[in-house]
Amino acid sequence: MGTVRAGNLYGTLEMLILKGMDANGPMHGVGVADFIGARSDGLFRVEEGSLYPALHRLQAKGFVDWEWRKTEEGNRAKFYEITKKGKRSLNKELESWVASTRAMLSLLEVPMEQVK
Amino acid sequence: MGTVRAGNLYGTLEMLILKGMDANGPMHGVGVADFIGARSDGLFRVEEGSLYPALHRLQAKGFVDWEWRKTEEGNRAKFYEITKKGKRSLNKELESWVASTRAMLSLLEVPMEQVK
DNA sequence: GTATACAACATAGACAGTCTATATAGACCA
DNA sequence: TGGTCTATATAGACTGTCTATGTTGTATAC
Repeated sequence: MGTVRAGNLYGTLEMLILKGMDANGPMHGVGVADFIGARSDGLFRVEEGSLYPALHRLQAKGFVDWEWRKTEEGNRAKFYEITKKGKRSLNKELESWVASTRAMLSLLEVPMEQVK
Repeated sequence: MGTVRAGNLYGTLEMLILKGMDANGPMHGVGVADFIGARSDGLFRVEEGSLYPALHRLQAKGFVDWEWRKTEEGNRAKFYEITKKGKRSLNKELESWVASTRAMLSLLEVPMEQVK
């Protein structure tokens, strides 16, 4: 799998994408990927081969809508927006990610200072 | 993959196994799985089809040693022990997991109270 | 207006790690 | 001897990521 490396995206990519759209409003694919990269100081790099399949999955599940628009630079792009269903899913995923992270922290005996 | 569900183990199983052995000393496979399950209040269930391949990978990488012994109940079992190399790997994995979790928390804007 | 460059979208195929399902071997017991 | 239990084992399915490559539309330079 190349690697599920440094920034372990596995299983969290859809949540990160939805979060980006929820936080920023309509964005195109490359914009979301850049957002995730920038906000993680380059730790999470979303490759195109992961990004587009994920966007298509989200659309198939009705978690995002999209339409063609132009970027500021004048390129056509699919601008995605999170739906109400998508927001509900995001909240659920967030909740379960937090629960699982809490369990991990306790199991691994990671002191809170290290994570703050 | 059934699902990479509730307790997202993907990419963290080897770390959890090493942690179990590091915390408890020599354990057999089922013992490690039970430990992980119990310490996460049942959130992380390690299936046999994931457990044994993971143990074999860890052994191939020299992160664990093992020998046949008997359990208290009198069943023969492979008792695994983490090696020095395994401990170094565990520490590295822990560090990178914490870094990636920290980035996630910030990106997802999860307030610290929710995770404590 | 044609060629060039670039941005954004797209997909095929490889690959790894998990899961489900099934199988095997040894220990104990009736 | 057969039955049950524990622990180990593996084949095959499935999913999500990655690498590598390709396509399309827009703007720009000439």
